[in-house]
Amino acid sequence: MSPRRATIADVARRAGVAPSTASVVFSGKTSVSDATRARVLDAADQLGYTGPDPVAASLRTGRSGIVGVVFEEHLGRAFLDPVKTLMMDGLADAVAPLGAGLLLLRDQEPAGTGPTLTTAPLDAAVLVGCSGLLRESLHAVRARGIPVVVIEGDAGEDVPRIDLDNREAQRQAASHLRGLGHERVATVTLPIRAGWRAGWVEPDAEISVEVTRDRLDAVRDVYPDAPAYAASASSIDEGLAAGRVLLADPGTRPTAVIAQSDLLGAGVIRAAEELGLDVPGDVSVTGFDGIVVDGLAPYRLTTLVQPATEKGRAAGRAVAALVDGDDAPSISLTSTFREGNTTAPPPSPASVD
Amino acid sequence: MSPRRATIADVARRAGVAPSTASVVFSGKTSVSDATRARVLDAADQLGYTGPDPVAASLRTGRSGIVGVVFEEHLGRAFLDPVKTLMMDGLADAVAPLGAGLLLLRDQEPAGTGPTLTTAPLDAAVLVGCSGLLRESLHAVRARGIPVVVIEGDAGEDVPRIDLDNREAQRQAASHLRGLGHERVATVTLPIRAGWRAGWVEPDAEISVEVTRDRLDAVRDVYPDAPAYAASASSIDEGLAAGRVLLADPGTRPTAVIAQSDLLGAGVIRAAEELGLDVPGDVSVTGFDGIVVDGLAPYRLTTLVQPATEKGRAAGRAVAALVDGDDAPSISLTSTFREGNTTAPPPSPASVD
DNA sequence: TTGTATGCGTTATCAG
DNA sequence: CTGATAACGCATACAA
Repeated sequence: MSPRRATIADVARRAGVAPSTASVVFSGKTSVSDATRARVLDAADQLGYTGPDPVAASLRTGRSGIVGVVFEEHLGRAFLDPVKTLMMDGLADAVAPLGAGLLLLRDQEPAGTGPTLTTAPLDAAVLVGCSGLLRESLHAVRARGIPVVVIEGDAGEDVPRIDLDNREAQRQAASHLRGLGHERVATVTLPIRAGWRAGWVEPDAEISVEVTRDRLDAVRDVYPDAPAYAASASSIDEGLAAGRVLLADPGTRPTAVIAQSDLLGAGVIRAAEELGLDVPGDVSVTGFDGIVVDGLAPYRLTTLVQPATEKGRAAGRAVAALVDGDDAPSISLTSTFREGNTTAPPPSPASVD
Repeated sequence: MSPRRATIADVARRAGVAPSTASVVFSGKTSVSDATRARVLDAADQLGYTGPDPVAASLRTGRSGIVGVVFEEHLGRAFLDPVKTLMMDGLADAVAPLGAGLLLLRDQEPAGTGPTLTTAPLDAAVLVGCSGLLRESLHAVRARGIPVVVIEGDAGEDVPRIDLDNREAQRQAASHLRGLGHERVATVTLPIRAGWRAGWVEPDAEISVEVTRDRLDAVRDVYPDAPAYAASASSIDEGLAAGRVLLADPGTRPTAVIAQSDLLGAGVIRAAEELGLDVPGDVSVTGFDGIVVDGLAPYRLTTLVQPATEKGRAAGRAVAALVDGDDAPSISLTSTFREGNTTAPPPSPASVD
């Protein structure tokens, strides 16, 4: 089509100024007389010049304006999780002042050709996830000397982390149930490791997902013998399946179920409904996250509200600091307990009183 | 920290070869003797050189390996929509062979500082959305001479589009209901314009969202007088609200509701349940999208299955073609009708027969 | 198979 | 406030 795209040199020539002057007009780093500014802008207009080439500018300034966000999973899966979605929102907000955008990256690119951590022009990277899979990504990034922040991940070393007080928070839910008088409590957990398929968590099971382990430990702090069933994902359908298993047998049925996510909790409620059980009359249910579960009304889950958006924002701020050469502290965010209408004292077992 | 990052020149020097040779070792564009390759790799290793600087390489090759994806809305909102999520998956797949990653961009950056369309190093852009808001983005991109593809958008001009056969598809659902004998049918639509708040769609209302208009027209093709209620978003809760309005009055209650998305349809079903109505005994419900609605089981919506992932893939392929200098055709994808268990003949009004 | 030379489009620096 | 100059780090055409 066009013979060649105009460059800032062309613009300068046409405006009768030096390239450096034209450059300054666009960057605004130095003041320019109104007259020359107008001439330059005019020339740019005539040439169809829309501004400095980002790549060339990056090469010169050393900044690309791009922050990579690395997920362990298929992108589609990641965004199915409302918490991650909110986190992305916060992240987008926080890196905007930096003038940066978010580049979506997957941890393990389908072999061969890929964009990725090693070949993308990154100013910084945010690793999102929990298991140790990120190890490799972490290494790649650090080798390149790119600042990195980890959200809820076991990064070890001196990488700034953004974390949640999972154990303390989850313990509040458990304590709340104990305060109500519950004795028989079960828990539905998030996956205990990558590739996990739903099932009971054996006492000696190895739990490689930190979030899962922390929240489970919290439940055990209060109810040492609570049976745990791990779902294969955080979704209503998975919670429903787990709920069926947990609530099916009237003999062993718990009077309360602690779910590690609101979606799982919503599923457990559905399971209870299905079995003709009243929530919270027959069985109490707690969640975790504090998201709005679409379609769950009129139930309002008793849950731990985690600052999901703030998580992203904190990560974004940390990234911004690192990019500016400052160092960023690790941060632990706290969740707050919110009582809804899905928890109540357990049904009195024998007496109708 | 480090005095200065090693460059390929440093590596070459240390390996005792020319920079171009070292370059070739990393790009693999030409064969190199095993001996020199080893020497170069070795030198790189010692120097902590992790590969060519992406930015410098981009400047030279003219490719950044980045495809921008532009949303009209807040990122969080966009990813709440399962269809968009799937689309992103397809897109990610299709641009991977190109060696490209996806950069998230918002249509209207909160004024002032921002990343954006004009300042990001882009090989191509994909515009996602329906209203005319994208006009500005479109202009910015084209001015830069960047290839662009529009998904379900009114791009006009000669921009390749990826579209859906909304009207034909939706008509199938309407015809299906007519075939079952339904006479009184209402429809719940997606928003009719940006910023719309739920409410009835007046006959003369201006509908600026193309998808909404097409699907509504299709319903009107079959049921010219069908009342239409437009939701403010595609979600179960919005569908529930709409369903309550539509189904509340037994006198005017439709025997079937055509929802413009599966989420809305799911909400209508909930509304029916709430009112003690049987689906599909008392009221039939159809959706659109063919996604898995978390928590809707045992209902399986009668719906139009749209190739959401394929939509993204097609866009990705189009982008790839454009980047390679070929031209890409506009494409219209077709949705397929799928009968679930939420539609049945209308209840016989008077007779028990 | 390897080396040489050149320019991709900018912007920081510093002198005028 | 403006202009000259020198990199930024690399990939390619071409010659050897």
